[in-house]
Order: sequence, then C-alpha cells, then structure tokens
Amino acid sequence: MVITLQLDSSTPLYEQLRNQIVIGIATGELKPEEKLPTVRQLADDLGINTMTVNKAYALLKQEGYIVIDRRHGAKVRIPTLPASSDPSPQIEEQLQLIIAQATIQGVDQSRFQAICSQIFAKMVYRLP
Amino acid sequence: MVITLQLDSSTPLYEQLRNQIVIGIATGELKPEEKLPTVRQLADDLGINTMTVNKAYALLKQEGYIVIDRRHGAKVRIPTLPASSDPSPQIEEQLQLIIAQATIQGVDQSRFQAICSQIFAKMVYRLP
Amino acid sequence: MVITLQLDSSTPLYEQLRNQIVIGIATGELKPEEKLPTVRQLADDLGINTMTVNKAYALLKQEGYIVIDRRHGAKVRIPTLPASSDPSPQIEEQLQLIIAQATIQGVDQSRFQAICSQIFAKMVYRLP
Amino acid sequence: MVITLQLDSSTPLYEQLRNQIVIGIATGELKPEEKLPTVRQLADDLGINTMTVNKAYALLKQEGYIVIDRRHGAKVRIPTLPASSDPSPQIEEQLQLIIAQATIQGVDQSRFQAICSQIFAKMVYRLP
DNA sequence: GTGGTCTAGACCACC
DNA sequence: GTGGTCTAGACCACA
Repeated sequence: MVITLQLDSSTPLYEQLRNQIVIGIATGELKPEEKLPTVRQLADDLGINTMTVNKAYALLKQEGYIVIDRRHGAKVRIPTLPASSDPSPQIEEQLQLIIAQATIQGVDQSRFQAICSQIFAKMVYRLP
Repeated sequence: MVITLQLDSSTPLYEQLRNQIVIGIATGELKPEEKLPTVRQLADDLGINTMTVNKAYALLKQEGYIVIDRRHGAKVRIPTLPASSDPSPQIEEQLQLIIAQATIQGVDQSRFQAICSQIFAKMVYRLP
Repeated sequence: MVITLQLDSSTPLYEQLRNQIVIGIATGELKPEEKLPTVRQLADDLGINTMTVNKAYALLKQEGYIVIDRRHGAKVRIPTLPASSDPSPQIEEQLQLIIAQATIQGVDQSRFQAICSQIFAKMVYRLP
Repeated sequence: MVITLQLDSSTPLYEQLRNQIVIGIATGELKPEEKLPTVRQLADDLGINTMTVNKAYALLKQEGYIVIDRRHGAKVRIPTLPASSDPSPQIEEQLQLIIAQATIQGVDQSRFQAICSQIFAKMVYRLP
C-alpha cells in the first residue's frame, strides 16, 4: 500500500497517516488481520520520526481501527459492528459541512450522489 | 443565526466560526446580500477576541463566501458562478475519508445516501 | 469616460478613482484642459460619498495631474515636463516588484516587453 | 538578505515584508529550498511582532512562494510551473497604471524598456 | 524549537 | 461607524 505525505499540509503528519490507513482498510488494501509495518520501518520508509508513526498507530488503536499485539505488532481489527447502523454524529457534522460547501460550489444533489456511488464502489470492506 | 463555539475543540475558533457561517449560507439562514454582524459585535456576542472574528471573515472573504464592503461591513456574496457540476478535488478527498469511516462503522450505501438526502433537504441556497 | 469601482476591493475607493483618472489622462480619454465632472456629480453617478471623490481630486491635484479652479472646477493639467526624464524612484520600486512577480510566474523578458508595448500603444498622451 | 521596513509607510508591515521576500526570491538572494528565518528570529531582527511576520509568511505560503514544513520551518518553494508565458491579469492591471504614470511623468517607451531590462538583468530565478 | 492560535487593548484609514 | 493593522505576551500542537 502506497502512502504519500504532504509535508507542507496543514493537517498534521500523524493525522494524514491515520487517514490514509483508514482509507486503506475501507478499500480493502489492508485486510482484516493484516499486519501493518512496524513503527520503525514505516517511519524509515516515509522518512519521518518514529514518534509520528507511533502517534498515528495509537490513534488508530484508540479509535478501534487496529489492534496492537505486543508479539505480532499492529494488525487491522476484525470487523465486529453489525451493518446498517447510524454514523457517528461527528461524521454527520463533517458531512453537513461538505455538502454545504458543495452546494455553494454549484454541485447539485444528483451529481453529489453519483460521486458518492463512485467512492462506495471502491469500498470492499465487508462486515461480519 | 445561532453560533456556538467549542472552546475545547482541536479545530481553531476562527475555523469553527468559518464553518458555521458557510453552513448558514448554504442552509439559507444567511441570505445573499445579508449583512453579517460586525467583527466587534460578533466577538462580543461570542465572548472572543475581535482578531479571531477578523481572521474568520478574512478567510471567508478569501474563499469567496462573503464580500467586505468598506462602507457597510461584511455581506454574503451574491452567487455568480453557474452550476459547475463538479466539486473541487479537495472536497472529493474529504468525502472519500468520510465514506471510508462510515463504511467501517457499518453504514451501508443506502443509509448513507438517505442521510445525504436529509442534509440536502435543508440546503436552500440557489444559484443564479 | 467609464469609471467602475470595486466596492469590495482592498484598495480604497478614492485611490481606485484616482488610478482610473490617471489612466484616463494617459490614454487620452481625458485630454489636457478637459473639465472633470463636479465632485457632487461624480459622487452621485458612482453612488459614493462626496468626501471620497473630494479626496481623490485633492490627491490628483497634489500629485499635479489636475488643477482645481474655483470658477471652472477641476481640469486636466497641461503637460509641462520635458520628455525622456527618469521615472520617480517610487515607480521604479513598484516596477521591480511587478517584474519579480512576473518572473516567478514564468513570464520571460521578451513576453513582458511585448505586453508593455501593447499598453504603451494605448497611451496617446503627448508632452509639450 | 537585508530587509528594511518603513514604519511610516502606508503599506502594512507584513506586506512590505512579503514584497521584499518576493523580490529576494526573484533576484536569487533567496534560492529554492533555502530556509527562511524563523518567525521569532525575523521578528526579533526587525524589531516587530511575531504575528506580523507570521502574517507575511502565511500570505507568502498562500500565494505559493514558500512552503511551510512543520519540521523545518519555512522554505522557498521549488519552482514547479513551466514557463506560462502570460502574466496574471492582476499584474497586467498594475503594469498599466505604472505605465500611465510613467508616461505622464515624461518617460518614453524606450527609456521605460531600458529600465525594465536593467531590472530583469538582476532576476536570476530559473524555472524547472 | 517550529509555526499556529488566542487575548486584550490600542491606533489608524476609510467612508 | 466599519474593518485592518500592530503589539506584547501567552499557550499549545507538532515533530
């Protein structure tokens, strides 16, 4: 899986890292139970500090995306949630902001939905 | 229009302010040509510094959401662009992350689309 | 002569006004000895305060572009300077900044000179 | 690189700072990838507030002149755009005003072009 | 150690 | 009256 960081972005490196791993999990590039690189290795590959990778992993663990096993390192968590639940209010809030911006930019609902469909098509994450 | 800031949030105050005003414009709570509160007034109401409001206004101006007229203060910009159908790549990226998270949280596409519809229903912003 | 003001510009109205009149003089839209509109009339036409027009006229007078006669109002000044003098250091400084920006934007010297020629072609101001 | 601010100028300090840095980049005094002083350092050297320097840096970043890397501070951006031959309309407008003023001051085209050449001779910025 | 954010309070230009 | 600028000093997140 390819990870690219923008060093000059306003979003912190650890957050960019976290975001890309989350997307990787959702798109199936990282499968459940799959082992993530070690902190040191990933930091080396990306040319960043181990602390930064550490922070990203800790965040992902705290959010429940991965599990960290002292013996085997970090692994993608096996899905446990049932389907069709509601999104967290946090996500709904972010979605509202995005839709507001899109609306003002002149994107109508049907176009927006089409784009969502395209993105969903790439998500192959399967629930239990 | 009611604006509420979370002082303990990681998103800066001026950005929260900017976001809420953008949503206000999209939902029609703030209509085109409508005058925004003065920086002093808003700063007072929210109990924050004028420079913070100033920064939010400057950002909104730079992004083209509002217009600052030396004579009458800040106003919501009248829409000029025709429906441009495609969202900015930046928005698409954010949307991908949101959908990834929703997917892992167990929200399926139809549920997601339903939520989008609900949000779109509140957007009454009309293009020229 | 058509004057258009941007109410939301960062350059003050009186300065925009002054700039457009200076350009009008240089392009010959306003000829030497030609009478400018009265302060009140111009203010009315543009929908701005008379003080603003007043300030622009005062500035133009101070800079030597116009003369203000109490009986006949404001007139374009008859040129007195000999040709081939050097530009004011102020102008040279501004020019340096513009060329710096153009260079970084990827405009090379020949292209720049061509644009200058185009602009000069429109200047029909004749010296004594 | 020497930076001198005029405290009594009508152009804001942060803009003077921005202008001088832009010129520095174009003249090669600041080379691509070169690190700019830290905001604190520069503020100290110039005897102004850190926020003022901050604002200048933010502006330069927004305009694409510099890049701010969380790890190493601000750096001159490596040129990426190929020679685009045409200047922005904004620059063309400024140029028109300058030429208008020069014309009225009695500077003819050949003299003006000569001055441009002199200035261009100092610009050593090279595109990719 | 870096930039980013925020405050309280001040002054100024513009209209 | 408005927004814009600047200061001095503080705290925080990031790396």
